[in-house]
Amino acid sequence: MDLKKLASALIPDADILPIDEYEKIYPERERAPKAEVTRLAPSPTGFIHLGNLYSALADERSAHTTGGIFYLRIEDTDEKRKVDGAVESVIRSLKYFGINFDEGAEIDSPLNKYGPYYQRQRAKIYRAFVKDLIERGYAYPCFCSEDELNAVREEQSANKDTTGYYGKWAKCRNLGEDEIYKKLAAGVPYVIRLKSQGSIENKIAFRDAIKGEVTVTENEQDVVILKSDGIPTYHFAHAIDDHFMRTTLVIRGEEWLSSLPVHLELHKVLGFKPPRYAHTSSLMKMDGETKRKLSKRKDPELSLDYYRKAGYYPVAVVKYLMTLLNSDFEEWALKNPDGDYRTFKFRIDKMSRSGALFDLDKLNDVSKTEISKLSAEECYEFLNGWVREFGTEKDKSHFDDREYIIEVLALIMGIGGKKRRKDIERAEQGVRLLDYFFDDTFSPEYCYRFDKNTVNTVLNEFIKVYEPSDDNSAWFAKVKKIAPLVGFASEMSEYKANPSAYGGNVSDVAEILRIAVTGMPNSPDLCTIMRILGKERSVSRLKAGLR
RNA sequence: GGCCCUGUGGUCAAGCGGUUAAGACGGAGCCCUCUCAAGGCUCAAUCUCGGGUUCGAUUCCCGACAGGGUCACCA
Repeated sequence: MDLKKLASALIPDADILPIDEYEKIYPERERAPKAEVTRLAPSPTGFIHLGNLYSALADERSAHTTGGIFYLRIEDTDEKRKVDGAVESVIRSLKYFGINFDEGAEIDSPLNKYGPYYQRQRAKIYRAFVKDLIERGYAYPCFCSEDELNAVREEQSANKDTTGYYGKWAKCRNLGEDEIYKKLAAGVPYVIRLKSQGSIENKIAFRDAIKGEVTVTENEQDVVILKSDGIPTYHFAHAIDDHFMRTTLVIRGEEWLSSLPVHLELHKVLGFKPPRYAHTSSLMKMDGETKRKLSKRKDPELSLDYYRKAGYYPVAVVKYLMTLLNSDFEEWALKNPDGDYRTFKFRIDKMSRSGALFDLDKLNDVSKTEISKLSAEECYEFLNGWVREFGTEKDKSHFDDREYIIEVLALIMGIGGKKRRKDIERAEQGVRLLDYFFDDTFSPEYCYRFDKNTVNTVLNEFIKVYEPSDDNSAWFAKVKKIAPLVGFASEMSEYKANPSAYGGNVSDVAEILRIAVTGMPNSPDLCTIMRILGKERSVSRLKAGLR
């Protein structure tokens, strides 16, 4: 068969370059020996979620801790699943979490020399190589219809045979020349398939950067490399793109491990040296009784926008993910509480080989500690950012008074002091914590545990003696003095020695005051809160608390 | 079902033939304390199961079992 003629008939494009040209257009990158070139290659199918951030972080860290390049390529070969604005959303979401690309789609960079970075725009390149493969007898046209393929698959599963297009099932593999041209003339749609040279009898020992030694079976499937719309499948595009974009380390989810044999064969027939591969175990979550990997479709609550909306501190999310990525990160973070996570020596081969369950408790803890390291100004900026986007109108007007919020934050959170509080996990909580400092959001519940008489005596007596200038010990001394008036113990030790002798103790006195002033039985230091509110507002709240 | 990956407390995990089997989150308790946080101290909790190899297996080998992934003109 005249393969050259066949190739021209199948790929009639006029503007195709000789394949050697591409090696010149996309030369090896100049880089330090250990510098890794990694990429994030999402399909533009909508929002990205925590699992994507997880692997993006692995890519970004691998590149940037080695002085390499991290780029963005868009795998838009499936027209049906495309979602508008998805690319911008990916970039924006990742940027919010501090992950930036050096090069790639929609990235303004002088480094963009390996593009285009949208696969649809690279059709010409793929087609040049498909043509070459046909000429060399490594690829052939397949005219099988979807129905025929389905029928074959059914027969195969009925016979418990391996499903797919291979061996005796590969009907179009040995089509005669006449038949091919007849179908072409008749306009029968066709795809181009790889003419696999492999056999499942052969095992390949493969070294994965995360999994270590992996044994895979050689590919024998005549996989589709060019779809009937003239656009390549993922497998083929991957081989071409990662070769010509000079990716050194392909980090991807372990669901790809099973198609590795295809990719290896593709590299072989194309004459490319395969990149190093790192197959990451995926983030899991509990779904009822069992665990499964995070899914974009099933877990919309795991979208990155969700975390932004919930007000997680972005660095905290990243740090939490880092603890999953490299388990010694946590130890490092403990030793370097103020260290930038970027100075930690991330290594791809330290990644866990099994999939981790996403742990919200842990994320909350990391977030809490991160937020507790903020200065009052930083804390304001963080909360304010959230308020502007997700807060209520009241929140916004409160936050217009920057100085006041900063002052309140500094005092109640003990910022700068030795007793730094750690109770904000998310921006929303922090904002709610400020509610009772503003009259329009002060909504007391007055859930007193004591009788009316006790409550009123406590409040009235305190109103008489309250002085905002009192320091904490003077303030507390006054609280203590009130206790005996309602039959409460003024010293905790006395109360503990004989609880039945008293109706309560100082802390109960404080609780009554606290409920009147903040509306809640629990709050940060009450004396400080009252000082912030000032005499007039404190007293009017104490009065309002009277039953 | 075939193939592949994984298997240490509830969770994330360290461990690389001999350990009292780290640490963190979570849980329990105590202390501190005007409450709540935080902090300090203490406690409970783990090597999936069989066979081998070995003087000795959590660690190496084989098998079972369990969990996960994958079997498209989706990526």
